[in-house]
Amino acid sequence: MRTPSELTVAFRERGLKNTPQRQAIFAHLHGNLGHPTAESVYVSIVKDMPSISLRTVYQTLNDLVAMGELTSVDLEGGAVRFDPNIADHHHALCRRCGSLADLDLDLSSLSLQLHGFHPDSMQVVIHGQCASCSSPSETP
Amino acid sequence: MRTPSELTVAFRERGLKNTPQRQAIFAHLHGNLGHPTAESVYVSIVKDMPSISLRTVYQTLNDLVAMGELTSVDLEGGAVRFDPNIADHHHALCRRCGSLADLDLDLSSLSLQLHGFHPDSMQVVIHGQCASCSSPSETP
DNA sequence: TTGTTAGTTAACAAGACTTGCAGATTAGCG
DNA sequence: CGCTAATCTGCAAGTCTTGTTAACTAACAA
Repeated sequence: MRTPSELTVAFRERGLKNTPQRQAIFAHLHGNLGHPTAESVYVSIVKDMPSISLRTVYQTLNDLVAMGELTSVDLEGGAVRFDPNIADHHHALCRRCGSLADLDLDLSSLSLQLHGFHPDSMQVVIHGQCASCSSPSETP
Repeated sequence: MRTPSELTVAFRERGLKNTPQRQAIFAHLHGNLGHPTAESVYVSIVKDMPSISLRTVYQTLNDLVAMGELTSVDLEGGAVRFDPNIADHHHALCRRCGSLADLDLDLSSLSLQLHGFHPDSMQVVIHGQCASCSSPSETP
């Protein structure tokens, strides 16, 4: 995802306006590696901007996804996660604590037998237990 | 997924009962390659068994998944799909028509750098257009 | 066959997440 | 400042799935 000021320009170029709500969302997402949900973005922002609505957060996040500035990661069980990392990468989801980690995978060696299917993207999700959940001391 | 009669035995062994509703669901799923949703299973069965409820279909499908007889495929945008193919395989989802095709992928060559993450399963979903949707004659 | 009982079902409601809608508000611009 | 289209908010509704509960039934034993 680009910086908040670059996004402001990008929005303007598309005829979209620069609002304080959008600025707050841009600022919150920039450099955010935590794969937040719409709800968690809202909760963080509403502290400083009590009037913002969850509806607006959803809308702006969807706008960013449509513009290719944000990736949505839709995993089983719950809300969509958003990822400002738009580079080609994949994810490891911890079954125990729900944490989501970025994963660099080299898929270039995969031989696909697609029988006429024209791929445009590929999502790999690995399920398991993250390092802290699988350490012996962590047995809640 | 095993045959309906084998499943009946497997359910009995677990102390679960053999009901006409479950029989109908087993029969509908066996050999079904269409990746049906709970809703579509329900719609198919209710024609012959008007009294069955969608709730029962969900419950039985979840039981089958818990027993490892059925795979659930939870993709973005809509209902969970169920797959009687429990072999290790992956999926190609058509963005246009929503069709889901099985995909055999050899992932053994993947070099994973997991940093302490303990994987237990891996799901690969390729998005794109299926053969019929990407053929020149199909431009609705 | 009949009684017992744990497991199952149907119907309804609610939960979780997301989007549609309508009217009030505001950014951008001359 | 004042115009206009875009945006925001709050609420309702939609979609998919699960919880609840009373009535029902398969399986088993005598």
